[in-house]
Amino acid sequence: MPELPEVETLRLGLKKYLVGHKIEDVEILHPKIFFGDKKDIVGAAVKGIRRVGKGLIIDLSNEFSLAIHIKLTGQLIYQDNKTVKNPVSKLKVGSVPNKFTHIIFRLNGDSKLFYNDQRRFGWIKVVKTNEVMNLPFFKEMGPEPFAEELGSGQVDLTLDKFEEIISNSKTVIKPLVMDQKKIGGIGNIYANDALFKAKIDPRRKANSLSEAEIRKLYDSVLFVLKKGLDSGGASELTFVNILGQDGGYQNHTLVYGKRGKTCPNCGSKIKVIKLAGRGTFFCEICQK
DNA sequence: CAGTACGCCTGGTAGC
DNA sequence: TGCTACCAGGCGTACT
Repeated sequence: MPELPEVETLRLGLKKYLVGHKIEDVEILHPKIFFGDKKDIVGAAVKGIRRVGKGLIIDLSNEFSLAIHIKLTGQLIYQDNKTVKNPVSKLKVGSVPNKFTHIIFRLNGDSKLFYNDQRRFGWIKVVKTNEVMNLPFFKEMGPEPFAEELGSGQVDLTLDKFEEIISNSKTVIKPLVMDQKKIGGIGNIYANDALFKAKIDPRRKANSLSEAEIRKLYDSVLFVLKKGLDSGGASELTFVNILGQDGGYQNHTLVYGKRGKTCPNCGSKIKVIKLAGRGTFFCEICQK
């Protein structure tokens, strides 16, 4: 699932390829994805790209911004005269536009930005720049790993903050780590892998973790997210970068998605359960 | 307030 | 083979 590393990969790509381009037109092929009036953004140029948790904000040269969430299967793909031959590696669709293309931003110089989304859970909203952070999803975002390092402008998830969040919660640890209002950016893949690396049973109550376990979990969260960032994200589903290319983390997962496989640590069979409605992968021998 | 169930959606797959 | 039934899952909403 697109999480912090995947969305950050998109942010870097958009920053490199999209900033400076002028939006000449917007083709809305699926109106349920696009909220707002396209007239507010046509004619404006792309000024900057921000990421808030798993969300993106494209700031324009006028008073508007685009708020974007790609949810499970969204793709943002940029093409111009130089990149146009890059195929999209996922969904066997080969190129864009395709049957999953719902929004096309036509940019100056014959460049385009495509929004594809197989399951159409994602959204793109036109919002005034000075009001974009009032969207509940952004406003309620918890502190984020690497916020300071990446210069995201969000509150940084320090070890102290992490300890406070974990030790003050009676919730089950895995859903807590994935709660965007508590901690921003972590989804199912990285939550599973971080808990495995920290050797903590995902079913534990958060406030039952010792100080040492909390520290270990903190380090593990940063470790797996960093691995994800360095891999250009995880493309286990439909995620591709701005040029339509796969990331690499799906080849490095520790336990996530390893149904029927064995624990990389002890060799026993990975257990799959549901926790708060989400698929949960762990090793009952290694994670206590 | 915290926790849970459901809806959104469709490609993939298990089961017949 | 071809059909049906069910599942995955981030997040908003409704409900307990």
